[in-house]
Amino acid sequence: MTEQRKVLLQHVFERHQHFDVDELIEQLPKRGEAGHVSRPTVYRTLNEFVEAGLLRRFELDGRSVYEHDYGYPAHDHFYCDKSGKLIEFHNRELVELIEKIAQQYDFQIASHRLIIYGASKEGREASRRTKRRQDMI
Amino acid sequence: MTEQRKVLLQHVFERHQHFDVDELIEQLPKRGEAGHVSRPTVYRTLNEFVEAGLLRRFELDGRSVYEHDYGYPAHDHFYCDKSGKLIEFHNRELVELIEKIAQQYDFQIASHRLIIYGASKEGREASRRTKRRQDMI
DNA sequence: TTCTTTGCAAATTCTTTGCACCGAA
DNA sequence: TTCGGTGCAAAGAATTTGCAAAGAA
Repeated sequence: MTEQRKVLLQHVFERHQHFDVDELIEQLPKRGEAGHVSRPTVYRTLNEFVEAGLLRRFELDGRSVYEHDYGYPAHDHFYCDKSGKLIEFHNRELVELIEKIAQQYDFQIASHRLIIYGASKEGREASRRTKRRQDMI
Repeated sequence: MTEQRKVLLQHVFERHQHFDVDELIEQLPKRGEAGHVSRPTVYRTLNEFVEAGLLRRFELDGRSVYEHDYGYPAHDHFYCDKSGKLIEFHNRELVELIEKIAQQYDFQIASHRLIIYGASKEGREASRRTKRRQDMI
């Protein structure tokens, strides 16, 4: 248990929120400051967290995104094209249907990943405001 | 409409099957042969196909995978960890449930992507055989 | 001819690795 | 003291881009 791992554990599990490597490093102390962690160590440690079952990793726009896994209930996401935000939702019925489908195909589920792409209410509203502003120019 | 685009169109839409860039290039004439297409042109053209709505792109293990979009019904996939195979399935009920959930959250769907990870029947059987072989060594 | 596309090489982006040094136990 | 962990720089993998030459219309 090193200083670097303490810092990473703390930042990663402080809040329940998904993040990518750049966002995480952004929040950490900069180079030279106390508690700084180098980029390779961040990557190495996140990989260990994933292996250990603490985090889950998935890809969005070609980069890795991490979210809490250990002790956190399964869920899925909306991805809003307008705001770039990932919105979590929980739905029991969906999980059951996925299990039923897998059974039909004799497929043993390890996990699943569903992302619904489109526009959230907030995204649509923000986009409407932006358009108006553009119209004025 | 260039020679290269003709070659790519032909190879991509000849069969209904998902593929990644390396698999596609593998099938094309090699450098020096007639009908060869350079790697950058493959990337550029696939991007155009995606923009044009002919192909859909998604990420698997950090690389892009393409599948037919235009004129092909929506579907989802199993991804078998044992065999590395992507298996397509169609399920009306799932689409309806996803639409219902999106409505509940006031989210306007553009598309969705579901991948169920685990082991297919074939994958499990292949894996059993492999294990046996290993046991014999 | 004119404008677009191609190929090559080089650049980018994200992530991993080799290796000497440091630090936890 | 002893290993595993860290940081740096460099290597990799996948994809994109600048630019001059080639080609379609």
